[in-house]
Amino acid sequence: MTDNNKRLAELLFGNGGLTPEDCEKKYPLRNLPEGARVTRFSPSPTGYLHIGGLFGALVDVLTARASGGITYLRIEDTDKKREVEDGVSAIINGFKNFGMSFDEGVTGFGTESGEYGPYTQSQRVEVYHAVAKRLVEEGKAYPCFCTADELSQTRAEQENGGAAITGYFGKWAKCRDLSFEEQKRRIEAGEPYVLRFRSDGDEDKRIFFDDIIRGKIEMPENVIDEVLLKSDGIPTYHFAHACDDHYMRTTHVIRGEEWISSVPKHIALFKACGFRAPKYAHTPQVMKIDEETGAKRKLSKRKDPEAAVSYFVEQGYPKESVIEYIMTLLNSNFEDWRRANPDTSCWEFPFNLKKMSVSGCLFDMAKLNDVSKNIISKMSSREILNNILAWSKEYDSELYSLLTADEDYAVGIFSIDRDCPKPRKDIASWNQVKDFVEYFYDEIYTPDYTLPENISSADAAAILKKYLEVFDIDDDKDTWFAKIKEICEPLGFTPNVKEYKKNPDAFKGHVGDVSTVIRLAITSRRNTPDLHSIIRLIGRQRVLSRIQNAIEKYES
RNA sequence: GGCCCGGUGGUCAAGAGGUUAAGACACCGCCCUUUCACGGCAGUAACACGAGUUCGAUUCUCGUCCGGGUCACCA
Repeated sequence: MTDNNKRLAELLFGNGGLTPEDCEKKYPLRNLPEGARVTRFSPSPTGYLHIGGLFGALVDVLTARASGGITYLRIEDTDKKREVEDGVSAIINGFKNFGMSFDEGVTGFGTESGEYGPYTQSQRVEVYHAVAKRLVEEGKAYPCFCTADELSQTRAEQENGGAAITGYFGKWAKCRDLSFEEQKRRIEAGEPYVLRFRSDGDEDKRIFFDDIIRGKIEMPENVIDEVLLKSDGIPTYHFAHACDDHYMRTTHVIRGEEWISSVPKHIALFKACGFRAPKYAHTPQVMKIDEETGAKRKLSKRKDPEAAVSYFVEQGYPKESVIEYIMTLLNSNFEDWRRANPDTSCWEFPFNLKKMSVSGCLFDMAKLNDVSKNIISKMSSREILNNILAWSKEYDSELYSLLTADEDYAVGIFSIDRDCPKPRKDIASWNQVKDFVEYFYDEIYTPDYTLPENISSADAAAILKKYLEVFDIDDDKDTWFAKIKEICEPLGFTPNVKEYKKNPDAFKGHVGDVSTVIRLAITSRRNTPDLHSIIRLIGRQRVLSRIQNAIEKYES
């Protein structure tokens, strides 16, 4: 440590203040069992939580949990330009919607829990400055007065000159070797400056590191004099990463693969600060097909609103559906595990970082729907109603008031073909239910008597009239269906489907066609759950009048 | 462009120096069935390409191509 370095440090950061030793004491090693992993999810509050964020956070939580460790939530708000007003709340609420929480860290706007805080980077400048000051004292960092214009100019020169590496290093690093006198003069003159890392990297040397997901990665050493502290004294991501993950005692840094290329930088920083580097795991990205170009690309917050987790909430996907779907993306043995443990909480899945796939995956709505249908099919009718109520209260007030007007009736609707060993799998998201239940509510029911092509209006009218003659709301399912079979033959239809298939020309149709006509008259659909249950539910009056209306329609 | 990371059916993916190259979703057909859904059964469909190593390569190596990422006082 030269005197000049010491003087520079004092000039830059003043006397006193926190030292790295203070920080070591303030943030002691965590008292966790051997092998416990400490992970963190550290978003910047720049907008809504998106699917990639949920994906990443899930990996963090699962990794920690499977090892008996902990996960914390840290807010990386070092870029005030991009910060969004309710960013923090958006993130926290986003997680809440999916039943996720963290063991420590930020818990809401202005609140947090845990011993390693503050967990919001803008509140930790003391810590960053303590480390930065030490770096200056040791000659490992220096102030740089270059303006944005100068920087872009050297960049242009580098590019035109065909330089292999662009950036602030070597002969381009004009401020790297300024004399103390000049530094002092310019600082005292109030010139703005950033604090840069004095890299001792060698362009020709390579560094190696182990990525838990990808294995060995080899890269050229970092030679760039990266910015540590911006001109407002706030750290860049790189520097904050080193300080925070060290003092917060993160053992495993799990982040998107877009960070791989900065690992050499980070390793150099950890080393310069005297910190031990954490283990890294770079996760693949969630992609989508770009409509315009048809190419696969990373999901983007800006371009893809459906990437926002709120999209799935609005569509009415149960939170478990989204989580389980992402689980299938994380570890491909999840589905096997799920089949073996149908009723276990997905949080107990023995997640394995190493089993993560390395390549980016497309978000597959069809698969999400399938997962969701399975999950919903396991719910009881009451559970389903409760979920729909909660959803519709927010997103479909008409449906909400219809359902709440008579909840027993509503439960009845959802119990058809459900609450049994082979429940229906038809609903994937709550925004589909209005369509499913439309014919149970006169208020939203719009009759449509369009017949299948093989049935004439005259036949339809005849079927319905005949059905009216035998109709009794009190019939149990078997007698109800027996009656439908009975009316077939007099009308020229056969009650026996097989017989019809053998000899189609001998009949107008079969019992399926007859019940289709009845189904159509009552529900306006060709496909419904068990018709008998529907009839019992909507009641005699409505059945009668709907059939009556249909007859009139067909006869006119 | 430099540097990284990738490339097994349409999608997610297992796999390993020798396999009939799993499974799930989607699609298609059949069965069950009064419709739909469920369930059961079957089917279409893949190792990017070229060299090399090897008795043998989809698996290992190299090159090509393709895709993605990154090269900021953004994270």
